[in-house]
Amino acid sequence: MRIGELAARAGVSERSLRYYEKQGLLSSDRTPGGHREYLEQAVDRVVLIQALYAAGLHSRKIAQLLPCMRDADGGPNEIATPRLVEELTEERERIDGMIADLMRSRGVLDQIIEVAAERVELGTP
Amino acid sequence: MRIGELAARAGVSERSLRYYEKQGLLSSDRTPGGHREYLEQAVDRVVLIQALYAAGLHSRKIAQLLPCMRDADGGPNEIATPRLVEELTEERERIDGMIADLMRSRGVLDQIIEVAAERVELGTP
DNA sequence: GTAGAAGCTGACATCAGTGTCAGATTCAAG
DNA sequence: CTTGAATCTGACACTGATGTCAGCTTCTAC
Repeated sequence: MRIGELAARAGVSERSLRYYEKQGLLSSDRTPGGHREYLEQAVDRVVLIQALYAAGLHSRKIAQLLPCMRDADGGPNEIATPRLVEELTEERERIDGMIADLMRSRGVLDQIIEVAAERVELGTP
Repeated sequence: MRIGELAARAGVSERSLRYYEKQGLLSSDRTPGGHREYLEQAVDRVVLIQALYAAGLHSRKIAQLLPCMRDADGGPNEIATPRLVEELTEERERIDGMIADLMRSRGVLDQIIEVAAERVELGTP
């Protein structure tokens, strides 16, 4: 598929896809004319990249870990170095902290919404 | 307490505290000379602000919701308007999405770390 | 009162991913 | 061949919280 379709299916801008490629996160074949051509699996890859970005990982680290992933049909292309494992472990702890923060923030919103809902039920003057 | 102590206790820079104040998220008394003086409860407030920032809320929305929080010793100062409730509900959904993304990313890291750990146990050549 | 630490304001820089625009090229369908 | 949609590259802007620096003032303790 081409970049427009991939962008639509992955819910990302074309701009971002070109950026990912420049960062070495995403590869593409090219038509004779130079247009990018993507495999079906690119959709999942892009969604994953987005999730990793959302988790606060930077391009460089994502580029390092992607080849270490266990593919759907087999093992990883590369095995993470001890150094990378150390870094990823730190990231994992950071992510745990983020999740805790998010749960707390979620609780705050819940409480506010709940209080307002009670008011509505009472028919606030 | 003064800004230096609050910054240290809340784990934030003084720069950020002044920024929060300018955004209307944090208030302070002033000494006759103009130095900021904070109440004990400011520490919790700053930690909360950080959590809300981490959840992707922007200053304006945080400023709107803070007065609607149920205080430790009583109800909220203000009740959220229907409009705000609607916005907060959207934020909550967004946060749920973030948590899902984070869990997924966490799983990816787990898997990579685990594969590498297996290798180490086997004594990779 | 004096020295040094701490605080004040204001301005400019940074980060990294993304938006956007311009101008040129390619693709696909008539 | 032609035409319009899609894609290409490259450059610049933005966002928004935070870092950092300069120059000045205030506080605290001797």
